[in-house]
Amino acid sequence: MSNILRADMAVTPRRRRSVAAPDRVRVSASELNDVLQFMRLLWAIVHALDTASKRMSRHLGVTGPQRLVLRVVGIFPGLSAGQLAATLHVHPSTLTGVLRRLVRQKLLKRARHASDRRRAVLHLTPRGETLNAVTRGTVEESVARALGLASDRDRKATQRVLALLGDGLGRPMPANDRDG
Amino acid sequence: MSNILRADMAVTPRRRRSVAAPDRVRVSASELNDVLQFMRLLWAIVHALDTASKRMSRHLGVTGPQRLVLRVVGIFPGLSAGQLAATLHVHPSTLTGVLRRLVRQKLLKRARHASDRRRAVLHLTPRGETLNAVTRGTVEESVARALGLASDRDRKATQRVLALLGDGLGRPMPANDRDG
DNA sequence: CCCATGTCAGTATCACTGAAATAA
DNA sequence: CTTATTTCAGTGGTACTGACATGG
Repeated sequence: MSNILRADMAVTPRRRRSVAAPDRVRVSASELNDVLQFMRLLWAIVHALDTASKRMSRHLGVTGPQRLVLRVVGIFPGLSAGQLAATLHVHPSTLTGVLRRLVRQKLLKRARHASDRRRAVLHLTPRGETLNAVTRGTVEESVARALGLASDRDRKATQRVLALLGDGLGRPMPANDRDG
Repeated sequence: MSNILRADMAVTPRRRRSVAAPDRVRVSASELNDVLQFMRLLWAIVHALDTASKRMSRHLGVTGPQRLVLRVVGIFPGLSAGQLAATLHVHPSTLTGVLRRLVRQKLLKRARHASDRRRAVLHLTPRGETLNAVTRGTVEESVARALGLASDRDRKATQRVLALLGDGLGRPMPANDRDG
């Protein structure tokens, strides 16, 4: 009953809309177009990632975005806050909070750039390095496991589509009409 | 520097991990890099969806989750709050806030179930119906546009993989024996 | 003075946990 | 009384806008 809006009813030959029985949800979602089904899939991913992030936070002490920051800084030590914000496509002020939490946990170290003292230069602390090496209980682990169930071709196809989506969602209106 | 998280570490083929017992976790180092790239894609999607949601909120007055609720209720009028929460895989208390905002905007109407008065039965208001019919400026529109650029096969593959991901992320630890 | 970098203040949504109210 | 449905209170994280301090 929790499977409203499934993606597998595209083959339903007949629109059997038995719309919302009052007591029981056993409804065919043949009304839904592909896009809406895709939307639900996407929001499901969003929600699943958020949930996994919270879970990781309880186990490891860092959330998904925080972990991603650690990983990126681990790969590019000395990155500035602005560069990191641009990399993650978030507003600098958003990063401020994330960095503050990481610094408070002594996972990340913030320093002044040598020649440009406005800049905040980021490095992992030893604790950060250690945490960075952990894979158990991370969101990555769950993702890896799930991806392991898919074929390589499907994975690659997904990467293509997700890239398209990220790109397409990134820009406002396709400049067809006026924008408000 | 636009493509961070690239094949940087992917060139380390089979690095024995000195940490913990790798036998239990089937994630090797090279796999993890693949995964990490995927992670970034996923977070990019999350962020893009969030941004698109905010944008839609400014234009239409509803966020992505709110819009999804409207769509679902539009298709299944009379759905109860609990059913909706199960459908969207969110905690009922989460839905409370979303519904409150929709009701406040007079897009959604909450009523008591006829025979079971604990239940909140949901219907769209005329305003809600009207808004529901709008497609312009919605997240769906952007998604539809992006999906239009992909092949049908890629779309289907993506649906499969996303379903796997949502499922895999949904459950905690994959029943690996837990060691404290 | 002007521009760049980053933080701070304020606001909003979402999501959870745990407790409570109401009804079956 | 026990269970089910939903809301409420509290907490935390993310993300924005706009203002501001600091530095180039």
